[in-house]
Amino acid sequence: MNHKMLSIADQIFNELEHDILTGVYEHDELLTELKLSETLGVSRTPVREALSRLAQEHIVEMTSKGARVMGITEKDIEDIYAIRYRIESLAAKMAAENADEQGLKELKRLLDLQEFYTEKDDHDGTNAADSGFHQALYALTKSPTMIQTLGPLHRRIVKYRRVSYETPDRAITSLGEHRGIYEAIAAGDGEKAEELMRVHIEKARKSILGK
Amino acid sequence: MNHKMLSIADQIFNELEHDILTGVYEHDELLTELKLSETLGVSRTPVREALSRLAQEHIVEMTSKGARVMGITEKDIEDIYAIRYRIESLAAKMAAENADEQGLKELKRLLDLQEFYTEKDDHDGTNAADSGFHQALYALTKSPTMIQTLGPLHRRIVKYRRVSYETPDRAITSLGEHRGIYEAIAAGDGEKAEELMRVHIEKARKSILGK
DNA sequence: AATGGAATTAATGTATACAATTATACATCT
DNA sequence: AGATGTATAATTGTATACATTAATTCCATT
Repeated sequence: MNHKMLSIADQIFNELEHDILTGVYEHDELLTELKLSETLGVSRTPVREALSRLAQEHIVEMTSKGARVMGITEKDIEDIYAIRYRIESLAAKMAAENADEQGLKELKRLLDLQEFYTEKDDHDGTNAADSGFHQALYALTKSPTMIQTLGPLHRRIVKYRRVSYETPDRAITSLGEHRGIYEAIAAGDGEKAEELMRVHIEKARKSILGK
Repeated sequence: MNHKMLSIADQIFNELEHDILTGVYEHDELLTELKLSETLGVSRTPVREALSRLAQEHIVEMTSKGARVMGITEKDIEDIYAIRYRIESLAAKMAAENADEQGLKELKRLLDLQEFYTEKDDHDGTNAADSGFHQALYALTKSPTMIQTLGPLHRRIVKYRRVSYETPDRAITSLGEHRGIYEAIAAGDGEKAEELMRVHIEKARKSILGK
């Protein structure tokens, strides 16, 4: 087992990133180092490190009044999907070409998990499993560059994807699309995985943006 | 005049990023907070903030022995070019569609600067102007997502691009390619800018990787 | 000489203290 | 009333002190 010990700063970074991207904190909200450190029961130092790393990723913006939560506009979502359309399809192809047995098993596990939550009509569970599926696929590319590039883009829209899963139809079709992608990857068919991913991204985009 | 005051941490981040990506520090070299703070004449705090942000971008890796400088493999370069091929062409199209007068002037200025250095056979100057041209083009897209995504990818290979400019032929053809892209953008011809950028990226890739 | 393990060292991680800057409130002047 | 200046407060930025952990050294034991 590889239980890596995370520093307090790392834990706070993960927690704040999740809370901001899922909407616990809202757009333009000001997070001050002192308040956060008091709430969390730690000193300002690790809080400050977490915030400066969030600022690095443009998730917050440091100001003299506190770290301002950056919102995500509709145009941001459009741009993210335009970029993902072009490179996540490549990632699917690379995954098909480089997949190892263990990674494939993990991808399958997340697919099954998504099916489980979709049948239970659990939107949060479905959304989490969806996120896991994509991140696992990135890992299959064996490309740190791809993982670093797509990971943040995908995480940024988790809140909006969540909303789209309230359309029950979307949850079911998304599951089917994932299944097709998984099978193409498992079969080592890069071309097919690439094309199916293109279709999937375009449908997800339409489901979220409605156009 | 907009002389923005940068914090010490920001300055150190910029300096270290530049020095690592241009090869002042080499692969696997260990940077310790204490030594850096003594060398730079500041406390560990801003040094530490800079390093943790560099780790966030996978430019260094934090270990118990210091911040280890991460190297860039040939495969990393291949992956970066594969991604840029697909989205920097989109960026060129977006730049053509969203360019404003001031941004175009800046792009032209950097093009002229590249010409100046190319004629003088100044590889470092040419490389710097090349980098500036691409970053200015990203800015023209008016898309924070595009800027955030492409910026780091482009900066990562500055050292290797520098080497490719030692082939005088490459410097001249690159200049010509940039000129074509600039003119397509200035003319508002998105399709052409997109196609010319694809060609440019592919040629640059070949020039660096030799295959 | 090889091995094991305590002592030491060197590094990061965290807390606190201090400095500098910016925002706010309030009084004063016109 | 509105502008302006000044004191106060709130917040970030930096330095330093302390805690913890991992590597290294070195000595004792076999």
